[in-house]
Amino acid sequence: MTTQAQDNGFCCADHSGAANVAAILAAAEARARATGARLTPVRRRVLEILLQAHGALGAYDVLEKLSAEGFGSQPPVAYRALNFLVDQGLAHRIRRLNAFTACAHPGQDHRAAFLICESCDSVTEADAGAVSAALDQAAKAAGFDLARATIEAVGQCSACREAAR
Amino acid sequence: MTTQAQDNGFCCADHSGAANVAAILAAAEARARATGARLTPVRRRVLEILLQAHGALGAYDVLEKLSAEGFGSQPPVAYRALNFLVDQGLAHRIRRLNAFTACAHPGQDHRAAFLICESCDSVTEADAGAVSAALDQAAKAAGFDLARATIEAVGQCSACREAAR
DNA sequence: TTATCTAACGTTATATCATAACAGTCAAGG
DNA sequence: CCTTGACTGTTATGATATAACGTTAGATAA
Ligand SMILES: [Zn+2]
Ligand SMILES: [Zn+2]
Ligand SMILES: [Zn+2]
Ligand SMILES: [Zn+2]
Repeated sequence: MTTQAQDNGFCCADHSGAANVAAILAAAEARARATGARLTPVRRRVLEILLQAHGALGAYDVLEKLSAEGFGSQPPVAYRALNFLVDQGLAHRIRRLNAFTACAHPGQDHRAAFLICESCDSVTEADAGAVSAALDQAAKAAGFDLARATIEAVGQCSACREAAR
Repeated sequence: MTTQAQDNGFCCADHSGAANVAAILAAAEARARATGARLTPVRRRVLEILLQAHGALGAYDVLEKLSAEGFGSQPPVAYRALNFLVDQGLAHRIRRLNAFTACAHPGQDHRAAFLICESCDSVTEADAGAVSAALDQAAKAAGFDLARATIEAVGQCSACREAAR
């Protein structure tokens, strides 16, 4: 199974478009230098792959591309790079899809929710500010000390709904 | 790895306690009869196992118990029963843990959030009414037709926080 | 410069989670 | 009785993820 979103002409997230990819990559590089994190070739390339995917990619999808380009060909190569990007806030893990997607707003401290389209597999990162606040509230009511949360919605994106009409 | 919560004396969710287990099982049975769903021995036993676990169990944890009791010993046996329970609203899948937990409020149409303790692995089902409303709002703003959502928080439960003080 | 240290890389091997496909069982309905 | 369909169990395989270890390359210090 591939988890790549189909590239069917319409774009889903803010990071679509080659120009934006370059800008985000540059910003990631600058931020890495600033924080001391090392955006190595594999890591940088994985981020680029995610940015170009317009959707979430499974670790093995990423690995396949890496392998074809002369990087390592074994799972840890992909998982390490992906986990690094997630730790750095440059990518997100989509648990429902066992997949990863580039962050649409890197650098900003943001709480994200993901809107997963069942028709086209696109994954859109939405601002979860209000959702997160409500969740904080619910956790507080339960006496739970919330560290982080996963918020994933499944349904149909606007483009697919239009197309289905 | 076992995903079973440690049974360390304190209970986490509403369904704790043998009496409550029996009550929920009875209610599940009644509801199954009413809707035509068949709560067969394996399914009933799996629900019971989840109810007694006081936490989320992986499919293979459940399978191990089933197998020891004379039920089938292969993965599909556990996955089928678990998926049935989830479909019936009698259990929930916790994606972050690759695990399942009995629903604390079966029969009610509810949107749930899960509070996962990193210290004791307990999983508490919290009412996600407000969270869900905020998420509906966010989805609507993005033109996304939301079918269902996964809301999982990770942190530390009150009991563990107390114990750590 | 050269020695030393450490983070990152790549590999092998294995663990863990999940489903496809098919045969046997059994109860309900004709 | 016989068909039908839901359920169970099996074999086999696929998909996702990490442990462990040797090697490499970049940084640091003598
Ligand atoms: Zn983001
Ligand atoms: Zn879509
Ligand atoms: Zn529930
Ligand atoms: Zn706890």
